[in-house]
Amino acid sequence: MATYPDTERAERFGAMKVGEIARQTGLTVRTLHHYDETGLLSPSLRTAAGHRLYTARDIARLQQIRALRSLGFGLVEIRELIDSTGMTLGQVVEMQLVRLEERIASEQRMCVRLAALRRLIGERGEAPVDAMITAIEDMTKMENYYTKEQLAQLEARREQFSKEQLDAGAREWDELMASVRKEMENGTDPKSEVVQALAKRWMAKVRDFTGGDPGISTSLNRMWQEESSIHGIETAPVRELMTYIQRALN
Amino acid sequence: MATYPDTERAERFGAMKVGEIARQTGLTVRTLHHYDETGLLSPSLRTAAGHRLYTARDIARLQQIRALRSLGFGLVEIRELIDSTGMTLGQVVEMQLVRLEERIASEQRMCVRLAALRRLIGERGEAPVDAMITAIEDMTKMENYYTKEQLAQLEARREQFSKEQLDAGAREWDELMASVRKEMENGTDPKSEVVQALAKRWMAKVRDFTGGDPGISTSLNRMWQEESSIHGIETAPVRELMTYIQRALN
DNA sequence: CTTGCACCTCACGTAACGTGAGGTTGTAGG
DNA sequence: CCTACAACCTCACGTTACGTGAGGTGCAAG
Repeated sequence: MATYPDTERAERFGAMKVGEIARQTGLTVRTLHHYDETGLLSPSLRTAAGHRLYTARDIARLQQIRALRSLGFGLVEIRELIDSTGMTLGQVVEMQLVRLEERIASEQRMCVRLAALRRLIGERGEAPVDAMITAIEDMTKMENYYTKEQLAQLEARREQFSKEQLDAGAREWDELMASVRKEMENGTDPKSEVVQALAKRWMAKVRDFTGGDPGISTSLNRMWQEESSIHGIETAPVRELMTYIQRALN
Repeated sequence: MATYPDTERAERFGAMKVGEIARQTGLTVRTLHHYDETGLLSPSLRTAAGHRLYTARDIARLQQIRALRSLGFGLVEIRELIDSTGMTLGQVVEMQLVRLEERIASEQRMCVRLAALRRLIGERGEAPVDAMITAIEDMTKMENYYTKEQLAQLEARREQFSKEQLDAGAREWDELMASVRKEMENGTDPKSEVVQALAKRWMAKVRDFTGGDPGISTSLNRMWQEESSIHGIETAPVRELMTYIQRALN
């Protein structure tokens, strides 16, 4: 903090002013002021007018700071590391790695969802926001029930089908569920031929969707049991249908 | 914002208080207060005492907010999207994807550097911080000159060698550079047999390090030409040696 | 003497809440 | 009726790493 009366002499020492440092490092002047304010890096000299003069030693410290910043450390951590109070570099590196890997994983999940959403928008055109939102919710729910291998498998199967086929499939489900509901509400015996036929069609369509994978099938089941709505559909009434079909299969 | 005099009637509407919402969504009460403060989600009802009452419509909006948050959007963007002023979902999704991918890339570079640093610490033990810092700086510089394929290649080659071999290699370099410097300062003719032998050894060691890859070799050259220090060594004096060797090879 | 650039010191703004402080409401039990 | 105690309320400051002026000084050139 010593002031230096003779600017010329100080600069011949190799000391540099803040603007020069900024140019050379690519940092902003404000950033250097900030490091000074917080005591992370206070230039050891000042001119009589109060201008900051960074000595070679200061610049070396700044390099350390930049290096540690490029690893994602916070200013406080950096200060503790350089002044070596607190933890050792090894411990801190380990922590930072864990933190970073978690963040990256979370951001990659975001990316996957965003990409899926982009595909949806591409297929269906610019739909109203809230329709897309329920799609996002579905995706988030799915991630809770399927492993990522299962999701990849489902994705691969979906690629096999055209938009028309998918729409047709959805209409068939609507019709099938309506039929089952009618029989159930009429109190038709689950053992009757009509219901048996419906149950067979039901199971066939489930196999169709799951690709015959029993793991996916159970995940799908758990999701319908535990979520209160899927794809904007209330699950409770559908669960009734599912138990009715279950009775028919026994 | 209408207040509702009769709490009972309001709650029979299915309206819920803030704590209940927090429990069901996993958000904190403070977060809901915050959404209210900023106008992102203001509950449509209040009890006479001023307690927030969230209606089904409010809850639906909250779901949308949560869905968009899970994609990494900011609260302002979310508000504009839901109230559909500003850009369409498609445009915003595209932007967000780009932003996220950039961040992930940057964080992955951090991860690579951190992992390299961890390995260094593992090999050399808990060295003083500033020694490690120069290593970090080296890594950052290398990234500017080598493509990531080249870096992977260098990494793979290094795994082949033991710590002892690497140290021996470094000592050989020191000795070789000292010898070359001596001849150069003595003004020995580059065409003389002594210098020719040294030049051969030099090139052999370069091939050793680069694995004979000419791409890596030129990258290495560029780095030594353009950086002022590498691995804590001033490059300027070494550059003299390099031009001397170059003359010997012609 | 003025122009203009680099420097200085406040000091508020940012994003999305966390964390009390200090006071009211609602409800179950004595 | 009184008392806990949980749940609610409204300020209001703290966090991270600077960005962005505002208003004033230092210094070399014309």
